[in-house]
Amino acid sequence: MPELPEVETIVRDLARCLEGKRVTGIEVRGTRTVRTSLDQIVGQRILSVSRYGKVILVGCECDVAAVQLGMTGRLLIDAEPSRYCQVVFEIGETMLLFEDVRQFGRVRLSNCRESLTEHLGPDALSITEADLIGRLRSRKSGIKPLLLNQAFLAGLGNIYVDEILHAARIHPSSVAAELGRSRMQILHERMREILAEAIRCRGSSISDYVDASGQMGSYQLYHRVYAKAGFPCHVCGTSLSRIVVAQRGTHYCPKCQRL
DNA sequence: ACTAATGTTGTAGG
DNA sequence: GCCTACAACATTAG
Repeated sequence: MPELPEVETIVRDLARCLEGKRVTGIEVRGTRTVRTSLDQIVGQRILSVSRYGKVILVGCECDVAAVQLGMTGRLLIDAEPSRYCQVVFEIGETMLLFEDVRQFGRVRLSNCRESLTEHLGPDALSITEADLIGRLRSRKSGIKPLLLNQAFLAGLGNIYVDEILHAARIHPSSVAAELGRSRMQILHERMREILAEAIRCRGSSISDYVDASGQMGSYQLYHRVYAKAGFPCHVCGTSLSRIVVAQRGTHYCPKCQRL
């Protein structure tokens, strides 16, 4: 599913393709995806395409469009619309499609960039070690639900949380505040490493994710725990487990990640 | 032909 | 504010 590395990959592709071009038309097909009119960005030039957490921000001359991909959302350049096409953006010669099978994705418009991201915590790739530790220290919730909470930290989803916690040797049900300082430092370090490597691989394609050209990423080839229950741990050989934490399938090594 | 599982996010409740 | 549970949704695996 699109998490920070997948969104970053899409944003880099879109920036190269769209920056400097003018929005020439919009056709909204999915009333669930778009709640308020997008008409006012027609005619505006696209100045920047960026990301905050998993939110894609398309900065135009007067307004900013925020695209949330949800679980199955895709932004596709010059593709054939499928039956799940929710929005067609005409941007100069380029057609940009927002496709979304499950319709959890959203496209919003605002004249204020702040208002589109103010509900989110710090970005997972920008947060400093000190800031992360400071925020973890007071929290009594389990570490996994906390890392999934976008208001606490923006950008991680189920796949990368499982991979990061395994690399940092932290049990997903550990109480955040009870992690030692050095464990929190390792968490910050592993998070940065895994996100950076996943971006180099252009993201993880498990079931739905493809980039703006319709191509799969390759980081799924390097997953150590996600969807690998029953396989041996790369570190210690112990059979990996699958449990449910925060109503999500959770994959971990019972020996490397002790409570 | 059912049912369960999938996983993001807003929201409702304690 | 903090934390937990669930609904929104479509498809697929069993």
